[in-house]
Amino acid sequence: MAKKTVVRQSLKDQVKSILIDRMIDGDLVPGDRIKELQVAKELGTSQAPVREAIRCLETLGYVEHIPHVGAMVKTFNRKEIEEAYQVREALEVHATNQVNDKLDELANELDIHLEQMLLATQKRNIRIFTEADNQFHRAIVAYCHNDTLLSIWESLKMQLQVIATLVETSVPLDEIYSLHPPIVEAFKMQSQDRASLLLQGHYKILSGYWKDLK
Amino acid sequence: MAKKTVVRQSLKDQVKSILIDRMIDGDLVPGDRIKELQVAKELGTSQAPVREAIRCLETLGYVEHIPHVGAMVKTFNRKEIEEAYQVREALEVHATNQVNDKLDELANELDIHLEQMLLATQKRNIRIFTEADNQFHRAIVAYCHNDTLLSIWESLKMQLQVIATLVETSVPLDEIYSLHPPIVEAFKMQSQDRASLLLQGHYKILSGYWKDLK
DNA sequence: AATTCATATATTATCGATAATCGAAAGGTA
DNA sequence: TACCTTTCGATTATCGATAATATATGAATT
Repeated sequence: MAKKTVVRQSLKDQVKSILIDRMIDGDLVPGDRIKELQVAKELGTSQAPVREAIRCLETLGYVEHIPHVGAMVKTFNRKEIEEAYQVREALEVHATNQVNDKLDELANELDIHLEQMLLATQKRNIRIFTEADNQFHRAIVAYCHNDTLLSIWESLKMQLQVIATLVETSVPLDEIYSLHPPIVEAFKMQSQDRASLLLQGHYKILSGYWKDLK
Repeated sequence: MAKKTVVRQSLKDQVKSILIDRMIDGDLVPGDRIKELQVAKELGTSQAPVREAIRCLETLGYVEHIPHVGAMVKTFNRKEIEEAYQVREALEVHATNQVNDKLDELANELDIHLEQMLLATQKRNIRIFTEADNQFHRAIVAYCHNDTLLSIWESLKMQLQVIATLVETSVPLDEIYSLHPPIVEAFKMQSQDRASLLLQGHYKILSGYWKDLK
């Protein structure tokens, strides 16, 4: 019985959504320029909403903006990606240590994502695997009920998308999968300490794979 | 021999600086409305640059913006402040574990900030104490050479300003000061593990003080 | 050939004005 | 009185046009 409400989205938000969709669809790839007036013309608006949308994407880390020159879809270098991974680890480890109640409930949710990952592994579907992997880790972060922490974690999604895709295309999915069930087990045993250590191990191993690439 | 460069600041940046200064000076306090056209008129610009500046402050977390209504200087509630503190702890602990080389150099820098804190303690100068305290923790974060982590840490400054001021006005400065030297000692002994534990203890104690307040 | 300078072009940054929207106040109805 | 509707003032959101700036191009100079 979801309450339906009329959609009253500002032009800025609409433009933002459209640009994000283009990135997801691959119509806009890292390095592409985004010209304010050109987009405005395409979408039939004026420059202002486009400009604001781009500024929004900038703070989301999706585009890079140089004053008086313009914006382009951001390309992440190796260092930035590694850094983001580090931060993600820090946040998840902290979250793991913070979860106090409802460890079982969390474990149950993790089981669901685990199942998805396994399915994707069997089907060799990287896209689904990545999605399930993300949800797995997100669930851990979400369960410590710290909105600030969660939103910071989510802001790293873009950088992580890159490494996830790279690693998961070059490393057997089942190897990555195998890092996760022990974490769930630890939660089921009410041992956050162990879960936290396993998580750190998970990241150490992933970063090992990552370093072997290029 | 600092390289002088002509100042070519966009209006947006100038407006942003001015608004931030007003917050620092207390001319703008949490809850105050910031009206685009009013500010524009005051500063002799048009609405556009002011609008962009406000949007910038919004992403910095300094102001809150409601569509079609306006912006106001952000007031942080208890939960947000606690959350930010948690994230700060997570980042600092991770940074502590990551610093590998130059532990001595870090320790030396920390000593300098320690000295400032001690001085401020004796003079009962909360402003200087807070500043030194901030620099102490920032140094730890900076030494793991993760720009992403550092910039996220810095983005929490506003929330932390609030709690820092509150705690430090109600808790003897020397008690807070005393939490820090052991951390430096741990670094000097090349023991990041110990430093990391002490840091966690530091935060546990601070949050205890904080909970006692209102 | 390399360097400087001037020009041209593309794009952003800013402007002033108008439209859209919100919240409060006023008025009407049961 | 309580509730709903209308109106109005204040403010943001959007527009179209212009100014400012950066990069590229090419000519002039050494």
